[in-house]
This record gives sequence, structure tokens and C-alpha cells, in this order.
Amino acid sequence: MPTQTEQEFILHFGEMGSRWGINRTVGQIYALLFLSQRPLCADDIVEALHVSRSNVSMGLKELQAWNLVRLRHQQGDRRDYFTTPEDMWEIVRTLIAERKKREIDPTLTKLRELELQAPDDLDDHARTRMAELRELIEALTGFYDEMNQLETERLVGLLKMGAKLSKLAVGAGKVLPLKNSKA
Amino acid sequence: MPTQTEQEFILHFGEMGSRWGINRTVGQIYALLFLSQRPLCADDIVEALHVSRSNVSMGLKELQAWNLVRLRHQQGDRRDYFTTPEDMWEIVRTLIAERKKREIDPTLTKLRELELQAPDDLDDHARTRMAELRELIEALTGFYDEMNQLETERLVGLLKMGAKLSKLAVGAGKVLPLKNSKA
DNA sequence: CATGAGTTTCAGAAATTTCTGAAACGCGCG
DNA sequence: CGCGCGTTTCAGAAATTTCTGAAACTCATG
Repeated sequence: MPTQTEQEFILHFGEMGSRWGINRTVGQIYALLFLSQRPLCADDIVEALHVSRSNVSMGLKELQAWNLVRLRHQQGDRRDYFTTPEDMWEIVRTLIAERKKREIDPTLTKLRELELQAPDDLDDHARTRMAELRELIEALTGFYDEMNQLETERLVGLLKMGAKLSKLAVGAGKVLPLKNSKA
Repeated sequence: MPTQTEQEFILHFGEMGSRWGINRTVGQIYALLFLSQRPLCADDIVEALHVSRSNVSMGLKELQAWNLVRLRHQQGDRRDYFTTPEDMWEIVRTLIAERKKREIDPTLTKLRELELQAPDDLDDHARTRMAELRELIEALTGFYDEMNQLETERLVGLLKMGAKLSKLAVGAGKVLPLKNSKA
């Protein structure tokens, strides 16, 4: 039984859900698990959120598809219990990985496909734009892959260095000059 | 009148629209403008996409709210013409800024509000979790703000350095040790 | 100030997404 | 096997979002 403040947090996650690409119930379930100290089973969630059992079931399935919850079992209890990872950075990594998978990768695939499939069914401008877009996505996802290799500790280190990093970048952009770097 | 390949690109953007937090028509309009060499007016879009005039009007309004299109005018023509920025990096910056505004900032605000408003209507675990989440968002948005100050050229430089950056980060994480940096 | 080219608004229709209760399913145990 | 406990599926209901046509609005021009 969540306190007033917890309730408000949960409702906020529910409302934000649609902006984050999940639905209200899924957002609320996640918020509830996020705050809860102990693992919760489906019926705990039904009780806390006042939504139907099947809705909770589907919501949990979706959270599992997003890799955002962990399944637990308790001694002598057949029910599934769920938690969110303790480590906040792990949550962020998962979130970024999953959003990349859903929002970026399909477009990169499509762009490559279109460029191969029909190299001359495009006027010059459209072809250039599509190629530029593909290159940019490749650059960003390549960078992402490299950052994702690093342990959290190093990543946090880079984060804290912040703008100091930029001093190191002087001139590095020259290696492969961009057409529009000034705009 | 888009070619077959352009059509496919436009339809893809339409389908991805819902994952990106815009609707199908808005995605299609954006794709059309993105590929088009010359600015287009609302009626050009109606013709190309076969959707209603009012739908285009609303879609353009939404794209303007996202800062994703630029308004142009032509000599002796009262109609509004629209383009997307030539510079791909500008587009990325806008996209990130707007998503941050819609998806992150409201939650950061809410977290601060809840922490202030009701400092003791939470058990220890929930309070800790909310504080950790707030700190993490603050760290990420702080880093974002710093990176956003840099000119594109330097940003691309950093991007190209990729994993080499990590060498610099050794030990930097120690400044403010994290509880869960190992997980 | 009336016209008309152009844009925006808006109420309802259409489409899509979310939610529910009921039924089906899975599985360990006596 | 068949019972009990728990989960999943699914078809339709409810809610929400998107889309449309018609009407309202704006404003430069004759």
C-alpha cells in the first residue's frame, strides 16, 4: 500500500508512459517495482494499482520484453515475483539499448536496404540526404557501441569530466571533414 | 510526386512515427520534407501523401512545435513553405533537445517537487531510490548541457575518438564514488 | 469594405490502443 | 489422473488518438 508521495510518483510514471513509448499501466507497474524494497507478485500489483489481473500480466510481459524487470522466485511459492535492478546505471543502459533497438536500428536497416535495392530511383538530393542520414546514424551507433563496452566506473568518469573533454577534441574533426559543420 | 524508393522511405517514417512519439502523418510529412530539395507548401504535401488538408495543417503545426521544420516564404506568394535544416547535426541536436524537454525534464521537476514537498512520507528505500534517480538524471542532463555548448566540429571530434576517450577516464570515477558501480 | 486565396479550428467519424472478464492453459502434487 | 494454484490468452468493451470535412478566421488587394 503506497504512501501518498509514492502514489504521486506512480501516477506520474503512468502519465509519462505514453511519451516514453509504453502505456499507462506499464509505467505504473514499473514505478511501483522501482520503489518497492521487496519483490512483488502480480497480485500485489493488482492490489496496489487497482487494475485487472490480466492487465498486470500483459504489463509484466511487456516489461520483460524491455528487459526492465528481473524475475525472482521465493522458497515454496510458485508465484513469479518481480524487481527492478538495484543499480541505476544498469537501468539506464537497458533503456538506451532497448530504445536504440526499437527506434534506431529498424531505420538504419531500412536505409541500407533502400540504398542497395534501388541505387538510381532517387534524385541526387534525396540520395545524398539518405546517405547522410545513414552515415550519421552509423557514427552515433558506433560511438554508442564503444561506450557501451566500458565499465560503468569509466563511463561515470567521462561524464564527470564533462566539458573538459572538448579540449582534447580540437582538430580531431578534421580527419573526415563535414560538409555542414558550420550551420 | 515521390519515386518508388522515396515512397518507401516516407512510409517507413510513417510507421516509425508512433515509436518516435509522433503520429503517422507527422512522420510522413517530415520524411517528405527531409528528402525534398525545394521547400514545400501544405498543398504539395496533401498531393504527395493523399491526406486531408487539415491533417497536414495539424501535422505542420506539430513539426513546428518540435522545431523540426523551418518556415520559408517565396516572392509574391502568400503560402507558407517548409523545409528541414540542411545540416544533419542540427537536426540531431533539435531532436535530442526536444525529447529531453518532453521526456526527462518533467520527471526531474516532479522528483524535486516530491522530495521537497513530503520529505518523510516515504520509507527509506523509496526515498533513496527517488534520490538516486534524481541524481542520475541531474548527472546526465548536466553532461548533456555541457556537450550541447560545444560546436559541432568538436563534438564530431569527440565522437571519432570513441573508445580512446576511456583511457582518460581512469580514476576519474573515484572523485565521487558510486554505491553500485560494480553491478 | 468586399473578395478571395490561404490557414486554422473544431466536432464528430474512423482507427487504434488499452483494458477487462472469462476461458484456456500449465504444472506440481496427492 | 485430476485437483488446486497460478499464469496467459483472447474477444469484445472502453478509452484514446488520429483524421476528416465544413465552417471560421486572416489579411492583402482591387
